[in-house]
Amino acid sequence: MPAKSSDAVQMAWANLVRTGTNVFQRIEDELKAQGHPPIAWYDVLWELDRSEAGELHQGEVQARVLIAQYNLVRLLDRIEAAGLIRRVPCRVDGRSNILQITEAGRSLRRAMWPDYDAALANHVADHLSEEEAVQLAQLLGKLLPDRGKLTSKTRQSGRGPQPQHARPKKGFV
Amino acid sequence: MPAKSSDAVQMAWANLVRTGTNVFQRIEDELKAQGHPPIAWYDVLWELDRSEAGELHQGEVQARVLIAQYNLVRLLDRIEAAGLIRRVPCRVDGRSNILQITEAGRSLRRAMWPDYDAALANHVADHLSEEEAVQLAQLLGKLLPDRGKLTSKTRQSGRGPQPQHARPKKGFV
DNA sequence: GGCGATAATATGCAATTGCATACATAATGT
DNA sequence: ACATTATGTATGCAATTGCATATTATCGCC
Repeated sequence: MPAKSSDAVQMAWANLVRTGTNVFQRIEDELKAQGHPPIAWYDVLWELDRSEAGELHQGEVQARVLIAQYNLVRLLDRIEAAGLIRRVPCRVDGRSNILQITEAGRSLRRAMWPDYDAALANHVADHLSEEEAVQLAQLLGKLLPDRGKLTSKTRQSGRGPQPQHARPKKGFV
Repeated sequence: MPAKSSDAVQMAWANLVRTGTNVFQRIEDELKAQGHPPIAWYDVLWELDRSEAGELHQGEVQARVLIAQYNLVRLLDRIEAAGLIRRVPCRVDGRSNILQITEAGRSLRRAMWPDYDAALANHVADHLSEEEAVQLAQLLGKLLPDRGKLTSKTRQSGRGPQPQHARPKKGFV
């Protein structure tokens, strides 16, 4: 087996996937146990809540979040059905929606944050020193794709300081 | 917002989830484009292939892989249906199955590895120096749960050098 | 030597995801 | 203006996942 990747790389990869999914699950489970919706909901609400007007084009949200387009559509359906956002047609571009966060949406996001933050503390902060956290963030950053050539189904964004996520995919022949 | 987690931690968390899913997807997409099944199939086949007898109790596989029990069952259904493994009843413990890898299974795994390895090189190794890879693996390792108290639906394992993965979950009230 | 607790797998069904493609509108070229 | 292509969003349908619970078999123990 002529490995092109070293043992160290294989370990890094294995730990990356394991840790990512594992920590994510523990945190999401913790939130869910406290009655909160999935973290993906938080991400969407956060993007809207932080925007000055409390609204963003659907495409802007798409660009900030790590979810396939067709999945985002239905995620938004659910969030909208829960009354946390509104989808209003954009008058400038007839194809586009504007997503507005509702008061209920803002308040859910606010309600989630302390628990989210606590979960982060439990599952991340407590295991790393401050420098380690910085290092980890930097090392991980090196693996992100060059902004620009992104995968067709996922699209990406520059990010602010707040949490953000997504979920995998699947499918075989 | 009295954050318990620092900016560095938040960045680390954001990058962890983003990088994990993003890199995972790119690698799996690459493999899929080459006609290969999902990485989860590789993981299962690898565990069996590396075992001396080419067989393991289903529970042993469960313990090595990061997949919920009910998902593993059906993943194995599919892998078995594809003729890559066999499920034979264990004669010592009537509740348990023994999973045997077939020749087809071994050869699929062998066929996948070069492409997998190449994808790892492209998406991971090329972005990190050897020391960085080691560091990254170590830092990520600190976030893994204490072996023992694992989440109920996921279970874990000590791992060898070879890749390994899983996928997230979801569900709201 | 049978009974309750525990363990290893499995399953019904709802929710979510992936894939391919459809729709509607805008942008561009001629 | 009009056809052509590109963009933003949505949808039908199959596959996978999550959840709760079922099944079957071992264990401990009285």
